[in-house]
Amino acid sequence: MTEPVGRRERKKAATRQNIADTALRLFLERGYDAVGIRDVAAEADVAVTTLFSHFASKEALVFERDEDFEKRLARAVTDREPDEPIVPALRREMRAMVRHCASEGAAPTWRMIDATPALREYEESMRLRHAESLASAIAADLDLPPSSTACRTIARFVTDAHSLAREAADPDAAVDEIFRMIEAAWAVTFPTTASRPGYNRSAIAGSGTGGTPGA
Amino acid sequence: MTEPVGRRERKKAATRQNIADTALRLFLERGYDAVGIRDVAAEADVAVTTLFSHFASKEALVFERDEDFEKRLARAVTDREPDEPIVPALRREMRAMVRHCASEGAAPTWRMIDATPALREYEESMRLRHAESLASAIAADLDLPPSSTACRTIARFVTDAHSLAREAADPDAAVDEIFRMIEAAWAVTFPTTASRPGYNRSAIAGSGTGGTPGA
DNA sequence: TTTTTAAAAGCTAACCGTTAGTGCTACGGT
DNA sequence: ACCGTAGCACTAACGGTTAGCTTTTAAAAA
Repeated sequence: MTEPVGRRERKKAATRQNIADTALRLFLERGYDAVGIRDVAAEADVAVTTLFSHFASKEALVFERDEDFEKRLARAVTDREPDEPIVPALRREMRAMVRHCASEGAAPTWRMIDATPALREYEESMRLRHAESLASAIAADLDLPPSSTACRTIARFVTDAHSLAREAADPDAAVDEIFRMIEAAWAVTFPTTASRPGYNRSAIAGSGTGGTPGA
Repeated sequence: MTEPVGRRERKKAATRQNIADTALRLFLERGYDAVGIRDVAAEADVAVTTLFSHFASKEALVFERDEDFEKRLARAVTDREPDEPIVPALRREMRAMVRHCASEGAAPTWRMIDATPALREYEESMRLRHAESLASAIAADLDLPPSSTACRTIARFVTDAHSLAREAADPDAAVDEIFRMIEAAWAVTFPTTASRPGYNRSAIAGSGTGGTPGA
């Protein structure tokens, strides 16, 4: 986020960028499975171990640019306008994310992801992480324990929307359709959720599942 | 399903069972990551290639017994009582499945799964497959195209329930809670779904997403 | 400046899951 | 009894990933 200051950090960032760019280029040129880690390392002119000191796995190379997806959803909750309900805020963000995947620059990458089982699996496991952090953000906003089943469920539904909408014929319409369902799911579990500033303790915490609310 | 008839098939089934049993025993004894494929093969007294001719991956060894989970959800839809709505039928089945994971015999295995990232990922990708086959079953029942976003969404929510409920403090209550949400999500997209025998074409197919209904 | 320290990058060699290639053996259909 | 083939074994390798250790180089201490 903050620009690297010393020459050392600048070089490190440059190496990382170089590796990611080279990898993505090779993957798109020759196909993900047809390019080995050793190929990427050679083309980027770094050692294999250096590559793995920057990226945890071959798949991670592909998602380098979208790594902050994790925070965007949580931020959509924490940084939203004070009077905006949670679900519409999430819908806005989700629409932007889905649009981005279909955008000029990102589309070829996502086409490759969709065509590569290993990458689909990786994305799926990423989505689980994202759902957890989103669940924490929602729970914090509602003053519920982070492990609350209701919050984790809503978060899971929201991240499902990402993969479902991306695969739909009309992603925008799909986001709307799925979020109508999410809105309904939200409404039965957190009825009459007040706008925001503070304590909509009217939320029922489920049938004792998940955890005890504040009082 | 049908008992193997010839000596050949019996031997093959025995080999497979032997491998699966040995693997699960070693995994539970020493830990999944501490046991290599070559260890399993040696202990089961088969060649590594034989092992992989029966199981597609190391992870698959763990889920051998629960492989038919895939069909159970779809069957819960197709084989339900003619006057039972879809969602309650799915809830019943889900409750049974979650219960089974916590049962005497299966609990240690699932504890190991929860503790092993590789197995969690594998389970996750299995759940995606299950969701797709469930989506097809639902779509068929409603006379909608299999790619219908609404059906895929409901199916995804249902399979989410499995992992969310398993991890909850009170799995039974969690299933109920999550299915209240699913019921609500269903209701907004398939309003006033008649009981069953035939054509509840009142279902809206979303905003043109997914596909065209029968007429 | 010089010295010191430690992060970053490199090299080698291996581990582990998985697969290809090949051949042998024994079951099952004729 | 015979042949076709399914099942299994063996070796060897491939590709992602990691451990161990050395070399470079930026940054901080002297």
